[in-house]
Amino acid sequence: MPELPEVEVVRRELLKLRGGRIQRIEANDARIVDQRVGIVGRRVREVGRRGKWLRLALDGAIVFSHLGMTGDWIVTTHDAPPLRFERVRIDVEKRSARYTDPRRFGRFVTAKDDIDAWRELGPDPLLDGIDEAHVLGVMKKRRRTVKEVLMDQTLLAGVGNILAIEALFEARVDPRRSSRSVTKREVHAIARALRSIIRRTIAHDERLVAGKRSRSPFRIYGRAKDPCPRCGGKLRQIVLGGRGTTFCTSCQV
DNA sequence: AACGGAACCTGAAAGC
DNA sequence: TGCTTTCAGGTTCCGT
Repeated sequence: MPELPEVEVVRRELLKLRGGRIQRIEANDARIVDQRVGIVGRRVREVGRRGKWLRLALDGAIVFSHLGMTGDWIVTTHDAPPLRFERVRIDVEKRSARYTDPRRFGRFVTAKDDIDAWRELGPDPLLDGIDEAHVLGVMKKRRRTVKEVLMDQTLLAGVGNILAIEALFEARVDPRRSSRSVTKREVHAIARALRSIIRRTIAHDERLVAGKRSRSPFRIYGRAKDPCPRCGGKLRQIVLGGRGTTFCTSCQV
């Protein structure tokens, strides 16, 4: 499920908890849950996000949630039966938030202060914008492929496999290239593509959540067997940094 | 330090 | 049809 756009849509769902006082928390899965402080009785003040992390600021405590690959939050009512793969439940006065996560790669942490994973995140493209000069500087220093560097959460928080694939396609940059070889002009094209894809993907996910039909904003992800939608050339599927990667062999240079 | 690969989990889809 | 394999939008650990 989750890269920046999906997590942002989940954040908007969790806004329904804002102002509520936590009456009860249920969390059985030790692989996901790390409860360092109690949260019952505290009020939800803010529902934030940075990259792929969600952050609920309470009175005197903070709740962090990372959705892993398959995590999701749904806000429903107290009497709703447990959902399939429900791992965590938080009840406030009139609502009940349920965290589902089939693969259990997600994380849920209650803490007094910001946790390391949160503090180590780089700027969020949606909240902070993209500092192209900074991105270029980091690209020049690293020894990995441009796609791997783009997915580094300390460079830009929230860029995952699909966003990287789609942004590089849009910018016509071959994902296998060394990050050092990327030019200022290309960083500009990548940044521009990221902003556009993030915006379109959030809009798409919101339509889906609202039960409306919406065409996928992804042009090549998951379509390695189709011809390139831009030049008609051949798309190819490879592995980079352990992640499946789709690109066009003729128009991504 | 850096890199590839495996591990953590489970379900859905594709392959045979 | 049904069994087997592959793949999945993330992160972390481990050995070289």
